Amino acid sequence: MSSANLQTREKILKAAWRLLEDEPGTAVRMSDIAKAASISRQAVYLHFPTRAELLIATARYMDETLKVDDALTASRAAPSGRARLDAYIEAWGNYIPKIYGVARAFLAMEATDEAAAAAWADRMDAMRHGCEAAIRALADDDALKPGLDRDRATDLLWTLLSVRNWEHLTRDCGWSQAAYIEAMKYMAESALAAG
Amino acid sequence: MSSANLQTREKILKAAWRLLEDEPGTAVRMSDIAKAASISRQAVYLHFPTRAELLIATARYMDETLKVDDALTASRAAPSGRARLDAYIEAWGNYIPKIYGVARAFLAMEATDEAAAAAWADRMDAMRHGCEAAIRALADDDALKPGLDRDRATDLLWTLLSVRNWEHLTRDCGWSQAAYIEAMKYMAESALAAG
DNA sequence: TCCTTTGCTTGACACTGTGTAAAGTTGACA
DNA sequence: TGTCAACTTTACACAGTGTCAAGCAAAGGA
Repeated sequence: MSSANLQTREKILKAAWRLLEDEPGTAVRMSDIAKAASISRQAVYLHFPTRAELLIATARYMDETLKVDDALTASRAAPSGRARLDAYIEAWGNYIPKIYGVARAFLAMEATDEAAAAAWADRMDAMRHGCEAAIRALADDDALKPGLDRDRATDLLWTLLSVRNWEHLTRDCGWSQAAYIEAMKYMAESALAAG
Repeated sequence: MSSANLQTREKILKAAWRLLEDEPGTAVRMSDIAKAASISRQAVYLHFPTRAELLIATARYMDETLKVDDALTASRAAPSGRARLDAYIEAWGNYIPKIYGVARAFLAMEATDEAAAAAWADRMDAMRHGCEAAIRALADDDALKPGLDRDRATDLLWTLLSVRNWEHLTRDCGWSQAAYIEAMKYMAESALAAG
């Protein structure tokens, strides 16, 4: 990173977070972030070498602040495979809107920036592990749809719960967050759970 | 448009199509297209005012050439609601890979370019009408899952069949085209069709 | 008190890709 | 011979990222 002042660093991260979350989809430039942090544009580069690195650091900062892991691992306590699937969908599905602004920035950069693409792929990979665990719990309960391969089921759940799908349903289709969660539970259960 | 030579216009469209389809995801610049069409960069602007307009024209040109409508409307001939849903998924699902390169270019531009976003939204809207018709056929057959609203069902099918989901499953997860089609039919049927 | 270091500011500039502008070339056609 | 349409060539404005270098102000140690 850098030996530069940690307070300034955090000021930048907070500014980036705020701007990105403010109205997702709007282009947020380095100069916008600098202005929001009451700092010169060049000073941002003293803390983060590139826009992609700043984004990645922002995502990490959000993770620490929001304590994602707690919410997601809580779903492990569910008594049955089915309950666990539901809990996971609820935890992840309710996490998406909190990170949507930053996620959107990643998705926009993904096409052009190697580092951003890799960082996003990493995060989505971690999310896939959650899906995998939920499917495993279902299978261990003999509640996975017969004839459905675990890997296939994991990929399907992973796809279903993508940020893009959340965006499409809540933004383009105008669904409420509650309707989204309910629908995802319904889809996952009817397609992946037995009987 | 322009009064410029129609042969040159078509040469540009073919070049754009080829480049975009060649290795989707790679940035294709106006100068690349010009070079591929053996023409100066400026000449491209004599035919298309902006990159977005060129993309839109390319999409239209593909529609004409590929005769999309024929494939999609063929699904209307299906005897039952269920068969129609399957036929629609198969027709659309097999159409995606043909347009993927251009679709990807639209999706990349969507974030920054108004015109491109509107054009893509238009196309996706047309696709939604196909989903709507399939759901209606299912409902007319009394084969729509009880308690499931038609609009909701349409939105779900629409989301399920997004280009992004196709991309995710076939590119990121490495599924074959056949596996994709099968899975989409399976998901749609288990979530949307009765019994 | 002086000196050094740290963290920032200011200003300039290279680079990429889009789009505009203008002058020059070429071939067809009357 | 002259005109026009389609194209080429060259130049430039503009936005946004990232680099570079000089300067400045405050803190802390000798």
